Amino acid sequence: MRPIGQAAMRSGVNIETIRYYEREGVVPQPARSENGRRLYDDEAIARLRFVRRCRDLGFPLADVRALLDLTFQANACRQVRDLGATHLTSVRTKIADLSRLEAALKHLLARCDDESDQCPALQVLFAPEED
Amino acid sequence: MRPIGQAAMRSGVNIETIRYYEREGVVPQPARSENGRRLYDDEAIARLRFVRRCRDLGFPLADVRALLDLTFQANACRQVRDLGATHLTSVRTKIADLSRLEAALKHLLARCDDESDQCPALQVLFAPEED
DNA sequence: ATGCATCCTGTAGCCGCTACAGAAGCAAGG
DNA sequence: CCTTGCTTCTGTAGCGGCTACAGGATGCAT
Repeated sequence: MRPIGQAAMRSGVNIETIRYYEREGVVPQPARSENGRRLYDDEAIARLRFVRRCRDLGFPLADVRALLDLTFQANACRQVRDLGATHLTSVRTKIADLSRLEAALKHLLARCDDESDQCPALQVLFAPEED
Repeated sequence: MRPIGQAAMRSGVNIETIRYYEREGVVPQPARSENGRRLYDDEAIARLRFVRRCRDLGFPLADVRALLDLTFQANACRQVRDLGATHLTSVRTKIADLSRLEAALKHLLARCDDESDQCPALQVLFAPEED
């Protein structure tokens, strides 16, 4: 049974974030010492590590909660796959959005040379609608 | 001089968002009618459109403020380019991060078949450190 | 007169943390 | 014994960029 600092080190989750996860019900209330300090066993630390990895993969906390619940059910794999696939789609959508954005930005900056007094990029941004 | 609803339509910025931008000092306080209602002229609407386009390009509000300030200065183009280039870098970083994330997620889900009772993905997420 | 749209201010919520303030407790060193 | 410094505790506020109310006052058309 380790105090929160050690749990943080072993799980890779920030101390403040651990307490936040507890408030949000992502992880259960841990045991407490006589003095009211949190105490984590290996299982609790494994849970925190699990949450960190899910977050590293970009899963929102709601999904992480769901994944943790699934851990203790049979036939979880299908639901895990569904959650993962949905998330994968949203990641790909974000990449596509950012790629479009990158292209637009590149296009805008291509007009920019420091010679002209009136910056062409600013002019484009200020132009009336053309859609 | 148009009321906020029309300004919203013409600029493509939500009414609530316009008021938010005003509170945040991104756009100046507009004129007011006798009854205290906001009134926008074409220039004010052009500003709002400018902000919207910058936001569409992913610039943070602080950058938008800076870009608006630059609009009324000579030799703005260099600074515009710098701001844009920095932002472009951060967009590319995000794309790279998300691409790594996509790969990791794909890799994880590849292990997932709905046959096994113990979901392999969950097992990976729960595994002890291996770094 | 009635009803609906528009506008106003002010505040709270979203997400996922992060950063305090202010207090309590413990251990080691002088 | 006292100080210093580390860790922990609770509670609250802030970040970014909105969005969504509540609760009220107008404006305009029928």
